[in-house]
Amino acid sequence: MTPTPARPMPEPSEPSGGQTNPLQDFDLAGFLPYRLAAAAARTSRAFADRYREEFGISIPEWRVLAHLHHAGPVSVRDIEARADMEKSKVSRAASRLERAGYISKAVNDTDKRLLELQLTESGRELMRQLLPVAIQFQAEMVERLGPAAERLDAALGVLLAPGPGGRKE
Amino acid sequence: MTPTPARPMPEPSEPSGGQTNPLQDFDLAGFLPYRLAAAAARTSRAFADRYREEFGISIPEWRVLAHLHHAGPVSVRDIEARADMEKSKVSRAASRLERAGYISKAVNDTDKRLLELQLTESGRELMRQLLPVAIQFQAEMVERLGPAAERLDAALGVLLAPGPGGRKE
DNA sequence: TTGACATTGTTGCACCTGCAATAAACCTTT
DNA sequence: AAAGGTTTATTGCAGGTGCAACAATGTCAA
Repeated sequence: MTPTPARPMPEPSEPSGGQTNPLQDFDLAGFLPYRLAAAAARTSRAFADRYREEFGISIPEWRVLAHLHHAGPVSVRDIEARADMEKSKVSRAASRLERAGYISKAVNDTDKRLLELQLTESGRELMRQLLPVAIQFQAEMVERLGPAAERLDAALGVLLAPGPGGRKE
Repeated sequence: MTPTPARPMPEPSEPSGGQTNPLQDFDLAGFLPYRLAAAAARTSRAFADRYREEFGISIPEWRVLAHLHHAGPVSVRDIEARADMEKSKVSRAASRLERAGYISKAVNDTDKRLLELQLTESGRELMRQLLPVAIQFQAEMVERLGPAAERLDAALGVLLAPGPGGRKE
């Protein structure tokens, strides 16, 4: 396209003869946060495409279902912590799932502020269909990544560890 | 007394005496797509927190600015492809940036369907402040990851490669 | 040239999202 | 027990999002 980039303003404050300027050369395609976000978005979309049309649930709903399947009756706050979602997001996903008949809400006896979210039989049946899809998807992903799969997982472990970037101080 | 722990649904297709059922034991915390999405969300949020308050721009806007800085005058469709965003998202981010005075829109002479988005001087000045923040953030991220940084990048390369999960067939 | 089809960017729409405000329940101190 | 503060879940609101529809422009074969 443009042969000579013109160098419009030869900043006199740069006395060095360095040929590459990291500020000039900055490229989104090599920026780790961008790459991570783009890869995650693609992956989530590809996975969601597997179940959205057939089962009519969204990603937040999937996360709530998966955690309920794993953990039994739990509160909204518990899902908030374990499924990396804002509590309002959890609350709304839970309401949609309840409306659809997949989960039930009950108040905790010993602490009436807490809810006890729980899969209904219909919800368990849904999970019997959803989990194989998820496991299959992960298997394909691991196969595609090859030996990089474990390394990716290890790196994600670092990024997900508490500390810098943790939800709340 | 049979010490068998109930085994609620003895799937007849599983003749083995395996003690763990991957469907029962499924845990979101070990699910690669979830881990990837959560790590990306944390990272993006942490990065956005660095510039949102001070500069008032969002992630889509940052991406548009970064690509314009790197590539010069380009169309919406070009950003759509290179910054992994829906064209409507690009269009709206560009409108906000134009309103804020950071970029200019012009119609391409040879193809009047195309726009030529371009940084204004104000936009270039903004990038002179933003890029060091981005470079610093990435440096901290790489330091935190240690040797896992390169491996993460390689794995992301696999996931971002065209093919399965590519935007459009 | 014309007419059919493709591409580009914007917008209407329904929905989702994060944040702050809120009500209800709980806890602690007096 | 009452007051003041904390925790939990929900909701109002302003704005963002994806998708489909659309108008404008371009392409190409007949």
